[in-house]
Formats: sequence, C-alpha cells, structure tokens
Amino acid sequence: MPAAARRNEQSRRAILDAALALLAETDYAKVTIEAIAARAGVGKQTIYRWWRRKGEVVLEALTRQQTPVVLPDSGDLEADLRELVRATVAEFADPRLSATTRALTVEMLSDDDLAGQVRDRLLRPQLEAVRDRLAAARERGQIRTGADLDVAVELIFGPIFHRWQLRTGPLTEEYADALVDHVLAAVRP
Amino acid sequence: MPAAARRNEQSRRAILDAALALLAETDYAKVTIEAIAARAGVGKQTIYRWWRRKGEVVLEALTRQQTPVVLPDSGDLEADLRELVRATVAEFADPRLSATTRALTVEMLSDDDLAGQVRDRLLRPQLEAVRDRLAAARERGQIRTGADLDVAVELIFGPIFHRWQLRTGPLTEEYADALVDHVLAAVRP
Amino acid sequence: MPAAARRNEQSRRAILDAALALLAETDYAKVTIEAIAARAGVGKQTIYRWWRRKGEVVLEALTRQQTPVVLPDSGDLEADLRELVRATVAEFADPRLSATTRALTVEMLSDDDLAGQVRDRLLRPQLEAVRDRLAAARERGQIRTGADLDVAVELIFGPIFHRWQLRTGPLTEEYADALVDHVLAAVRP
Amino acid sequence: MPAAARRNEQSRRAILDAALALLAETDYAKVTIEAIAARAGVGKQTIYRWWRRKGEVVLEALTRQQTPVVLPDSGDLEADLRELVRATVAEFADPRLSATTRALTVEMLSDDDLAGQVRDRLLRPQLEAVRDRLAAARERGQIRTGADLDVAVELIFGPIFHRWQLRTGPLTEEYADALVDHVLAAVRP
DNA sequence: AGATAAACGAGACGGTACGTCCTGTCTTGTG
DNA sequence: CACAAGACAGGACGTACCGTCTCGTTTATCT
Repeated sequence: MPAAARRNEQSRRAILDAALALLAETDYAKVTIEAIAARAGVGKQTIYRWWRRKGEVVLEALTRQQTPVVLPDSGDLEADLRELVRATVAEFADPRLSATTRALTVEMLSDDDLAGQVRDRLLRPQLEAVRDRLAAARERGQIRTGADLDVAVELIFGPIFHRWQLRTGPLTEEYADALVDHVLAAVRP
Repeated sequence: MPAAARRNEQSRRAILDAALALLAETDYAKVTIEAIAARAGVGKQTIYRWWRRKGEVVLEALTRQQTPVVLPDSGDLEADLRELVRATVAEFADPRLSATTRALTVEMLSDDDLAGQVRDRLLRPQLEAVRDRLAAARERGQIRTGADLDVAVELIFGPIFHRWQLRTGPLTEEYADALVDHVLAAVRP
Repeated sequence: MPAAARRNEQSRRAILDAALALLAETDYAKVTIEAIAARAGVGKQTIYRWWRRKGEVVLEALTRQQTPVVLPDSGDLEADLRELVRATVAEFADPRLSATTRALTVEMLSDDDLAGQVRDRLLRPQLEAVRDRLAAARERGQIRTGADLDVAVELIFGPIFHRWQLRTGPLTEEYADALVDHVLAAVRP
Repeated sequence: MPAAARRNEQSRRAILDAALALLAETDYAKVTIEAIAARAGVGKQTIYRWWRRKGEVVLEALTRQQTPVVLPDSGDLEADLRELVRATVAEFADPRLSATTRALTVEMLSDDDLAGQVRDRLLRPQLEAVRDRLAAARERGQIRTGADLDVAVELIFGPIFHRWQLRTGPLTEEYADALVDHVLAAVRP
C-alpha cells in the first residue's frame, strides 16, 4: 500500500476534475484512463497508483461533490414522499446527471468490488434516509406494522430505476405522483 | 443496404452460436468480435456486415433462444403473482442467466439504439404479458379500478431489477413473497 | 479455360480504361482490383477470369496504347543517338509517364512471369530497334567491330534507368548529351 | 517526436533482427509489420513509433550490417575495375542478396522519402567510392580529362542494374568483362 | 425460335494485414 | 520516493483488399 502521506493532493484533485469534465463532455467510451491523465496533466501511473480501475476514479469524482441527504419530515408522509419521488424522477430525467449515473452503472456491472463501494457510499445513505423516514411514519401509525421497510424503499426506487434504465416509459411528474399513490397504498394501514 | 437474400444462413448461425458459447464460458470482457469470429470460423467483416455492434450480436443470440412468455392464469391472482415473482427472482439469482443479462445491460447503457431493440424485443413481451394478466384480474374486480397497470408492472419488476443490479439485498423466495404482498396491497380494491 | 469467343469486349475495354485512369489519377497503392472493377462497373470475377494479377491488367492497359518504335536513321549516328537519348531522358523526366513506369516496375519486381512479359512485349522491341540501328552503323564502319551491341544498348538505357529510379542526378538535356558522348566514345572505332 | 533517449535498444535490435530473418527466409510479401512484431516479440506500436513504413525498417536492418566500402587501388585501373564489376555482377546474380535488393527497390518506388534515404545511406557511399577511384585514375592520366566521372560511374552500374532488373541478359563474368571493356573505351584518353 | 451454357454485375464469404487506440506495467529523469 | 512523461508488450478495434464463391440476369451460339 502506498504511503498516502506523500500523496500529491493537487494531482488528486486534477484527476478527479478531469474525470468529471470528461464525463460531462463526452461519451463514456472516451472517458479513458489515458484521456483523464492527459487532461489532468498527470502521468498514467499516478492514477494507477491510487486507484485500481477507472470506475473507482469516477466513483470518487462523483462522491466528492455529493451533498448530504436531507429528507423533509413535515409529518405529512404523502407530501414528503411526493416531494422525494418527484425530485428523484426529475434527476433521472436530467440528461446530464443521467450520463454519469449511466457511466457508473456500467462500471458496477463489470466490477463487483466497485458495485459494493457504490452501494455503500453513494446508495446506502440515500436509501437509509428514506427508510428512516418511513420508520418514523410507521411509529406514527401512518404505515401498517406488517410493512417491510426495505421492500417499501425498493418499491419507490426500483420502478424509477427500471423505467430510467430500460426506457419503458416517460419520467414525468405525473408518473412520480402515480408511483407515490401506489406505494402509499402498499404500506398504508 | 446489403441484399439480405444473399446472406449465408450457416455463417449467421455459427456467429450466434459462438457468441452464446463465449457468453456462457467466459467473462464478458473476453466476448470480443474477434473471438466470436474466430470461434465461428468466420471473417470479422461478415460480422460487421450484418451487425453494427457487438451488443446487437449478443441481443440476437439471446432472442433466438427465447421461449414465448406464458403466464399462468388460475384465477387466483395472488398465487399466480407469487409464482411469477418467485420465478423471476430465481432467474436473476442464477449466476448464469445473470451474466448474460449483465452483459446486455452494459451494452444497452452505451447504445440507445440497442436499448430500444432490447426493450421492444426482449422486454416488452414479458411486461405486456404481465400487464394483460393484471388487466384480466381488474376485470374480475381483484384489482381496484384506480390502479395504473403500467405502474403496477413496474412495481413488480422494478424492485427485483434494482436489488439485483445494486445488490442491496438477497434474491430469495422470502423476498419474492414479501414483494408480492406489497404489490398486492398496492393494487387491491 | 474460358472460351475467349464469349468475351465481352466492352467490359474488357472498360477495365483497361479504368486501370489507366486510376494509374493517372492516384497513387499506385490505390490501384486495386476492387477499385478497377468498381470504376469499370464490372464484377471482380470478370477481371480474375481474364487476368491472373493486377500487373497483367496494367501491362495490357499500357501496351494497348503503345506506339510502334521508329528510330531515325539519318546516317549520322551521333545525331540520331542524341535524338533518341534526349527523347528517352525526357520521357523518364515526365512525371506522368514516369508514374505508370514506376507501377509496372513494382509489379515486375514481384512477379517473374510478368517481368518476362513486360520484357518481351514492351522492352525488347525498343531495345532491338536501337540494336538494329547500331548494327547498321557498324556495317558503315562507324562502330568498331569489337563492340558488343547488346552491351552498347545497355550502355545507353542502363544509366538513364539507374538515374531515374535511384534519383542520383537530374534528367536533363545536358545529361543526355553527356551520356551520348561517352557511349559514342565506347563504341567508336 | 518521441524522445529517442527513452528508446529501448533491445527492442530496436529485436525488430531489425526479425526483419532480416524474415527477409532471408520468406517472400517479401510475407515480411509484414505484424510478422516482424510477432517475431521480435514486440508490440506493433513500437514499430510504428520509430519507423513510418516497413521500408524504413528494412532499410535500417540492411544498413546496420553494411560493411564500409573499400575499393582496391592497385594503380592498374583495368584490373581494379574488372574486380569491382565482377563482384557487383556476382552480387546481383546471387538470389539471396538479390531478394533483399528487390524488396528495397519496391519500397523505394512507392515512397520518395525512402528512396532518398536509400540513395544517401546505401548507394551514395558506394558510388562515391568508385567516383574517387576514377578521379585518382584521371589524375594519373589514365582517364581523359573530358570524361564526366558521374556519367562514368553510371556507365558501370546502370547497365548491371538494368540487366538485373529487366532480366534482359545473363549476369555472368563474361558480361562483366565485356562491360569493363566498353566502359574503359568510353573514358580512356 | 427456343434451348443452353458461358460470361456477366453484384457482392458475400474466409482471410490477412493494416494502422490506431487503450490497457496496465516499466523506465527514466526531476523536484 | 512520488511525480510527469512516455515507451513498452499485448491485444481489440474497425477498414481495406485479397482471391474464391454463389447468385440471378443477360447474351451468343447451337440446335
């Protein structure tokens, strides 16, 4: 393991910036280690020294700019869920955010290790925040006690993810609202 | 456009067989056009002449062996759904089927065109079969009239797909059953 | 062996014309069988049916437009030689004629058979015409009896060919005249 | 332009050795970049990095093993010339040396740049050595002052080259001697 | 006036080599 | 000793032609 102490923070930043820039500008096929290195003005070895795969660079580039998850808790479960789902659907509908998600998904599908990292670092916080919100609702009696909260969380994100990735339908506000209705029906007492 | 009439059916079959064999045997990274051509005893140009990308070859190889979708309709919606969901979960849990799905998903994420073809040829029939089964249930009054059947279908497959791809939980029979319970709750009158 | 009787004269002409046109227009590397066939609006097989190699097509294209060799015989050996050598040098200096000669030379170097044909059909008549002129001069006592006429002919064309192909000097009228002087010195009584 | 300082001398040698070996063993048509790379245990890019065309590799392979030109100067011009011409004729008559010369000639005819390099590196030293020998003879009065030494040199090599390439006659010792006689006649006072 | 058989255009085919690109490792100086 | 620079072996990419091989479709003889 390299002595991280010696690590050049400037190069690290340049690499992550370059990766983000390329992700934003070009096809994911053009986001190669060589292109990142060239763009960052960095030797390829400096990338290989600190990351094992391109996917890890991309992941780190994306996590770096991640904002902490804050879910609204107005007490009104339906309103809060609607806000969450609308925001999520809008995000997947946005071609720019969508492109990086797509990139990351490709990497995850070809590297189990990376998949784990993405899951734990990017995804889990998001999903657990929602789970916590649902738990609070359950305590208030807004959700039936028999409901499996993990399943409930997937009932929200699964359909959106599915529709986004397989393009089986439009990602609109109407869709978001319809989804919320069904999810609520599934967990209501 | 090439005169498809002149197409050599033997070569076509050899190519698709080779693609399937490689998909089954090796990492997707090793399923290259060159490997397929070599395995099929065919010139590379013969592949490029009839398919634009590797993904299209893989897609055609997979569609060729596809069995028509038959959904049970015993009249008992819960039983039928449980059977469907258990089978689907088992399929995604199977590493062999899973590998080709993973491969195809990677290709879809990097080629919109291919994504459309996969959706229309492989996915849509499956999803519509389920939708039809739900429509039948609705006519029998087993599903509330307000339910959006498209959303309902995604309520089934979305979570499975999500859990499979992001590995956020185990793909077991218990999970299948819990999912069925929630889906039913969502659409029941 | 094809029954030449059935041969389509129109196609034959189109092929030879196409070959000439390509020779004149492009690099010799682009003069491929496929290009000739496409240009001539002819199937590749029609070329392969009547010629064994590209070089033979080129040879036939060039021989077709060849004019019969006529050497001046004014009685004045020096004047006649000077005219011949100046014309030959000028021909090699002309980039257009030079290009086809270059092409043919390449083919000859990679095909002994073709080399023989070129020698016999294109070259020999030329060389023998010169040899005959020298023989006439010898009978008139303008050339010493000991002179080897074959060597003498090569004394004329060898240096020009050498200088053209290896670009060891300019192909000017002065050069032509200097060469004539030395050749005459070599064979004079 | 690559920093030649970083060049791997071992690879360079392996490539040139492989090229020579292939030239000696096989048809020139089989001397491909891929074959050279495979034989040398080298990536193709390593060849393309340092040479533009196959011809340049071949040229460098041939120049590397070139022995410095040493011409005899016994004072006897005729004897020295006879030795030189006999050796040259024998060399062209030798099928092994002839094959590489043929290969190089093909390359020269399709690449002006390479032609220049061959001329300057391989040919010129040889021709100038002969020119110098003739100059020495002229100073001794063995050659007439009016003789053009460049023309004289070509009077020697041109006919041999011509006869070799166009196969217009045998390359024997008798031919060598006849040629020497005529060349001497051309330049003698 | 058919019949028939070869030549024809078109272009698919199995191959070979091309020249480019990227991978992940190794090497060479610089700070 | 991390770094930039970039050479290296390897190997896939997609393209261009090779020479052979069907396809149907003209033609040109020969019944």
